[in-house]
Amino acid sequence: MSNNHFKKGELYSFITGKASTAIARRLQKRFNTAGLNITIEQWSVLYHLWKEDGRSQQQLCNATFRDKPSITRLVDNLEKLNLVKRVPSENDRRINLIYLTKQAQKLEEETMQIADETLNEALKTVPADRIEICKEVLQIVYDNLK
Amino acid sequence: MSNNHFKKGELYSFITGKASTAIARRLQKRFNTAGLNITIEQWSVLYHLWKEDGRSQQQLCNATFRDKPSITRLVDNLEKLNLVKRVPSENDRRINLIYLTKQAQKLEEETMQIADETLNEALKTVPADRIEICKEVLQIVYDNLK
DNA sequence: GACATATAGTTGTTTGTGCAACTATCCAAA
DNA sequence: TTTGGATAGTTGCACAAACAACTATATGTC
Repeated sequence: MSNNHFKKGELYSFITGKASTAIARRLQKRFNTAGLNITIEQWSVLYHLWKEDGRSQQQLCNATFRDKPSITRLVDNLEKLNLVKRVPSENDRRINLIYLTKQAQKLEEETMQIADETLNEALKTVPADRIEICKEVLQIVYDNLK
Repeated sequence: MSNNHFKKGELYSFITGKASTAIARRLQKRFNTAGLNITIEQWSVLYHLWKEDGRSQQQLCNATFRDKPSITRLVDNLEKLNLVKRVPSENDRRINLIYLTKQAQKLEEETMQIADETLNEALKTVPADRIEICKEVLQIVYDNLK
């Protein structure tokens, strides 16, 4: 049998991403329990801004694998929450540079720890080499289709 | 280093499910190109009904890992498209049994082939044993959190 | 049989996504 | 210098997801 033939019964969960959905839901519940008033999607934007802020919305699109309208609205909501600020670029007036507020800077440590714990919970009992293989496969899938 | 410690830079795509998002988008585009007027989410409900229809909405919730309101609205939209029909159960009047229409039965072969091709495209160049490991890891993640 | 509790499904609200159409700005070639 | 195409971002629309609150029906216990 060829490498690339799946039995039909196994197609489904790959496509729907049951595993990543389960992780995202658990993480969201933990944020809520901790009294953190942000969504996973908002957090995923902050995540990239913590690595380096002052990015354009287009750069956030690429980093988060979302389209421009999605980022527009996520930034809208993050601005409403006083977590980011749009600053027009001096060089190119089409561009908004997105900067973290102090409030958002304070969130990094706590949320990253919760995310870390959630992944450890998800992956407990899974040997490191198998996690590594899984990640590599998912990366190839992404590269094959993006 | 322990099994369960991810480097921070790798957290993100696991949680957001970039790979499954990429597969779902590609599949949606193929459905559109083929002139098939259904969403991936609708298709994922049909997928379980093709295996066996006459299931209750609650059973579809469990099968698709969605909550009740989500299924209510997916079934609403599938009914509008004349792909399924709600039939009240005779035994228990709280329950709707969901049956496929002839139109929906016609969709099975074509959509399953497109899904198959899409997954083959996603997983080409990935050896079967690595796919197997990846699936097992994702299953454990799901079981650890569900 | 009456009542408390559990289960099945619906509805409202907020948030997010994908697509198409739109505005504003930049840049390069004539 | 003007003009045409590319790029950055916004808005409108349809669909979907999570949560809470709700209705209707079933069931177990007294």
